Amino acid sequence: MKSTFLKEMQERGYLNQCTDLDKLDSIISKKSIPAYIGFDCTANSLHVGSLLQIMILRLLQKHGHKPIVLLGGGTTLIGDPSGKDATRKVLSQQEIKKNILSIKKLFEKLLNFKNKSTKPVFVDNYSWLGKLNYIDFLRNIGSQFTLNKMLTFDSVKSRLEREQSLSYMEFNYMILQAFDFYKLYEKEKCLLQLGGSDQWGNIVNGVDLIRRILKKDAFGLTSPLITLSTGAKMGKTEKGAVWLDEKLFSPYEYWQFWRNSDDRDVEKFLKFFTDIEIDKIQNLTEKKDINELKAILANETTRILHGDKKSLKAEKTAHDIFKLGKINENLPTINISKKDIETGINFLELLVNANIMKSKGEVRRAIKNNGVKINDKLVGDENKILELSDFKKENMKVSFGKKKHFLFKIT
RNA sequence: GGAGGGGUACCAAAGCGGUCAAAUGGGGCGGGCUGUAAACCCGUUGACUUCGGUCUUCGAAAGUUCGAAUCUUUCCCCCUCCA
Repeated sequence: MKSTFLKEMQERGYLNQCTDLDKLDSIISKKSIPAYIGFDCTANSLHVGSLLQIMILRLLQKHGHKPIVLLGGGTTLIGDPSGKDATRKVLSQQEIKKNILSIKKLFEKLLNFKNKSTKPVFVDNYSWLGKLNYIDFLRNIGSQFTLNKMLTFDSVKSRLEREQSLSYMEFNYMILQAFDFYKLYEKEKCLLQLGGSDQWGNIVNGVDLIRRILKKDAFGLTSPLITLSTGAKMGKTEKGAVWLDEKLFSPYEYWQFWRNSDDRDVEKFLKFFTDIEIDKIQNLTEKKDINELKAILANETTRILHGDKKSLKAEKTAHDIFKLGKINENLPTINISKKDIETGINFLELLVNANIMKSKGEVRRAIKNNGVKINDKLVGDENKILELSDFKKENMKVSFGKKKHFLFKIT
């Protein structure tokens, strides 16, 4: 492979399928191109499931290509049926607009805006999809698609086979995505669409549409679906999704998420989710202990998303807690007033009110199972009333299990 | 359109008048072992509780009964086979 971009894509394991790898290689090894990835705007943040796509955008930049970030304000109104067996709840336009704004902020942290030639372009497909004229669209674009072929796509086929309803609205999703690619080819000279392997069908349709209408070559490239060695889906924890937005998932939690990776996934994750050069990763995996590697993984991933400062802070917090057993100010903190303690606070209620646990029953159970500690001392009494002596100076560390720690502070 | 099967907790799946807050498995959570890993072992897994109990839950509603997840009626939704 001649193109440095594709070469690194391959080395890092980002390459799954390409519509015409050789031809793409010969084009992009000679010149810089714009390439796009589309993102759903169904939530106000992206989660680690989208991180691989973002890493690919970063890689594009690294090798001098221009990323186009398509935030699907139009297509999110319809809902992609790929990989889903039921229709999603339909979001209002207003919600989607809000989501786009906050997702855009994430990209501002993750992509490089300094270099003019590779500065990312943001587009919202609502700007063209919202204006479509139905009759014109059917004549110009709809005529290029045959039902015979559309029915063979997995996203459609699997729904029909399982006799699960697929609305006409959703059925049109792939045409809209194909149209997006066509539009971006025209507007931005975008030759390449990237995406996860579940997007293959949608991407191929775009490539075909461009070939038919414009008689031009465009390319599609997909990345593999990430599976954990345990077989579970990437990015789910006990608390739900691993969000990229720090309001939903703090830098410390994010750091911990990576630090707790399965041994067998660490090398793969270093290649997927850090900027460390491939040969350096090989070097590291040979020389370093697995736990050091996990710390490197956590540091790098957190640095990429939240920056140096917050990453270092998260690392220090983890070190203080796990290595020194110390209280660290960076822990999730809950304030209490001195007066309330003097009046008498029930410990169960405190944990429930602070949203640390869902119900008093849950706390009781945890206490019975030796899972709750105050300043590293087991709590034995489930009806404990908090006392000033539970605090060291004005701090009290409450631990739930070995990994979840909270700081209560007297104000 | 005809015939049959089914909807049970986070998921899968038993129960088929009282002993059912509901077997079992998976998942989750906690403990042990360890390395903040995996595997393994143990405990736990509706809410509230003065720990005596109380309340809500087995697709929805109504009914039979001292008593219903279990029986009856109506409705909604899924699946399989035939046309």
